[in-house]
Amino acid sequence: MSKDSPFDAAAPVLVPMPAERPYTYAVPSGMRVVPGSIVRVPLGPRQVAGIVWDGGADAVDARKLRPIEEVFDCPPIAGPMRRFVDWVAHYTLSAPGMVARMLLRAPEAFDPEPWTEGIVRTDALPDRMTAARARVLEAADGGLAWTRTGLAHAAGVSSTVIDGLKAQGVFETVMIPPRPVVAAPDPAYAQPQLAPDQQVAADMLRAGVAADGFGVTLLDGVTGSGKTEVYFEAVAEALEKGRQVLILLPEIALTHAFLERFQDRFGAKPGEWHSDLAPRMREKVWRQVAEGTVRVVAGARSALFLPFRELGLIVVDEEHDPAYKQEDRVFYNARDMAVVRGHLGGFPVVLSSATPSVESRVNATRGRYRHAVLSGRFAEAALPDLKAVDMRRAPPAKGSFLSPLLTEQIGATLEKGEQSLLFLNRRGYAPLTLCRVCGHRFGCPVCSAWLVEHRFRGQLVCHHCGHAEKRPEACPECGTFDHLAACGPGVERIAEEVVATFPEARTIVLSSDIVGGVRRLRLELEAIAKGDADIVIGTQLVAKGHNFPNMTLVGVVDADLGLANGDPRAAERTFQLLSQVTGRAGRTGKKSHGLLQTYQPDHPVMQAIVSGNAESFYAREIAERERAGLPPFGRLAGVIVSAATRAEAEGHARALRRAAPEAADIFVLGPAEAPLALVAGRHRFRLLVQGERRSDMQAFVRAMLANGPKQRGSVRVQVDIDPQSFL
DNA sequence: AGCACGCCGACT
DNA sequence: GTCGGCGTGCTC
Repeated sequence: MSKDSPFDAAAPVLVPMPAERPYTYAVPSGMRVVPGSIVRVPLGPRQVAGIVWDGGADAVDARKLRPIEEVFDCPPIAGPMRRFVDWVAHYTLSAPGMVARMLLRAPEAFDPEPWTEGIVRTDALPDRMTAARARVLEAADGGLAWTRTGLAHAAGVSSTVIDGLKAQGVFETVMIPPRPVVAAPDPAYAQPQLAPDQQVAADMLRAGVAADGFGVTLLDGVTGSGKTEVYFEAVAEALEKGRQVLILLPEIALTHAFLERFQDRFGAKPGEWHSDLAPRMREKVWRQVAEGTVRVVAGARSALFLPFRELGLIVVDEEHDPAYKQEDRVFYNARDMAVVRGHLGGFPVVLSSATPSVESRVNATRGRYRHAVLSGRFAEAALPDLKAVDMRRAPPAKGSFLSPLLTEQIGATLEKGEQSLLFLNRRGYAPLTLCRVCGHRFGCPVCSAWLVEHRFRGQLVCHHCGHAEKRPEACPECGTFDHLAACGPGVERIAEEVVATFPEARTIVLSSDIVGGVRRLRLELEAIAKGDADIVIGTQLVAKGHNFPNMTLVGVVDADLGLANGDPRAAERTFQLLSQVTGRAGRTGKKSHGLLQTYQPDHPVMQAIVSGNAESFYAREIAERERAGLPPFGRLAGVIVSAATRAEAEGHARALRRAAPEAADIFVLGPAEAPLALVAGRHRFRLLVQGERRSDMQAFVRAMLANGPKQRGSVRVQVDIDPQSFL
């Protein structure tokens, strides 16, 4: 830069947009920026927040070069976090700018929170004492700063009394710093009583944190074995060392109970982070994490991109949960990225689950992860007595979906004044509607999935893309009236049957399309826990960590659902889901039961669930995957192909097969694996491609992108299988 | 990702 | 005659 330029230097700045590399901006003389500084820069017609990046700035045409407008008064993004952004971008084949965008999603937080004006007592005395003045002086006795209205309220006087005292110099103005969103957690607040096996695991985790280095521990133990208390000890250790902690939860909006458990242990709530957070709170949490005021965050996957300065531990609770996958924009699995974050930050990571993912199990048995197992001997008494109901031998009556045995048990439970849970992972009334006259089936005009009937709403709804239409009375194909047949059950239809059989019972349906959203859902869950329902019929959202103390029967309406969809993880997913659901019963000390309606009672998943022998299931699943070269052994890389039509997407898939030397190992999965990708009329298929190395796979996809500029943006790599192959 | 520019259908 | 659909291209 020439001597008389108004700018001293140029800096690389990562802007929140799909740029492959940082843009170069001029640094006005007198402005100081360092890597990590958050700056305001002009970008096209608008102003955006960007992050000053590492390395030198590109040489850019001086006419294009524009100046940084402002450096925000905000702690710079720390080095490990910047390397994390680069790493995630490289690994997911996303633009670094798009990863940076995830970090900058609290735009108001870059300016410091304002200090508020307060008043504090001086040595001066008022000229005359009155009753009101006396009350004020008494209330303000501690020498602490008050807000004007706050003190008036506390003393029970009008604020003019305060103004009068202030005018006489009895109070003086001071500035009060912003209040922390949560109090500081105290690692010694409530020392837990740990069972011997918990103590062993807790010591192991504590030692990992104390040793101050990267390492992953899989914390593995059945429902009720006390995993949370155990990893809280690791949290305590990290806090004692002055480090920040991140606890990832799959769906924090519904895990209110978790925050309370945390408070019981540490005397304060953790900072919360999820998409439902009010914008004002969002800013505060972001800012206070950056400043180090918030020491512990409990959050959804996006919390991984909070600007921690002194992160010293990540716990991933329910590490197997598919909610950790983000499947839009930047595709990542937060569990895997947490492991990477720990590696880059040089601190330990704890993965916790009663039903670990197969890949984490394999990493543990191979010694890449430490394995802390809770035997759960103390929880065993509470486990429900589980049985498979062979639907071939004991079929339900025609037109119904509950077997006589299950119906009988519901009745018995009802009589005892206890609660039943019927689980069916399918929203709506019926998954398919057809015309009995011409055989016409109602499909989605946008994405070709079947339309699901929602009878309460009188609609046919596509569960992939959200398309909805009114349920017609006549067949659109042959015009016949009143001959449309609902095929198969959804939760609404099960509710219909239950209400017909047990009209006196209080029945409630819980699914994600409940009117009133998350708030209503939370209220309903609390009501159920209090005993305000006899029979609960729900989709998978009832499986997630909610305790229903009077729930003594769990009936799985269709235990086979999810086993037959061609997903290599179908068995594993079903095992995990059924374990969680059946675990909802038996938290009571009372005798409790679980019934699984199945046409495949000999299936390994059913056997494992019924016998409680998870070990045999894992062993079998691992052996089978090893033989088939499936994850986590094949080092599979995934590709999502998207196109406007199904035929076009399949064409892309064929082209990929032709172009890939590993063609024999490419296989196409239906949209079931990535339902969220089926949006806006774009068909997306995930291809799993088995290559020698991930880098080969990436090179292959890059070549595909280079060959067909029309395909840019329609072919992406998603690698989410083997979280340690990259370290 | 935004946002502008730009070219073809139904309407105040 | 305009309003408005989303295809293409650009941002230091």
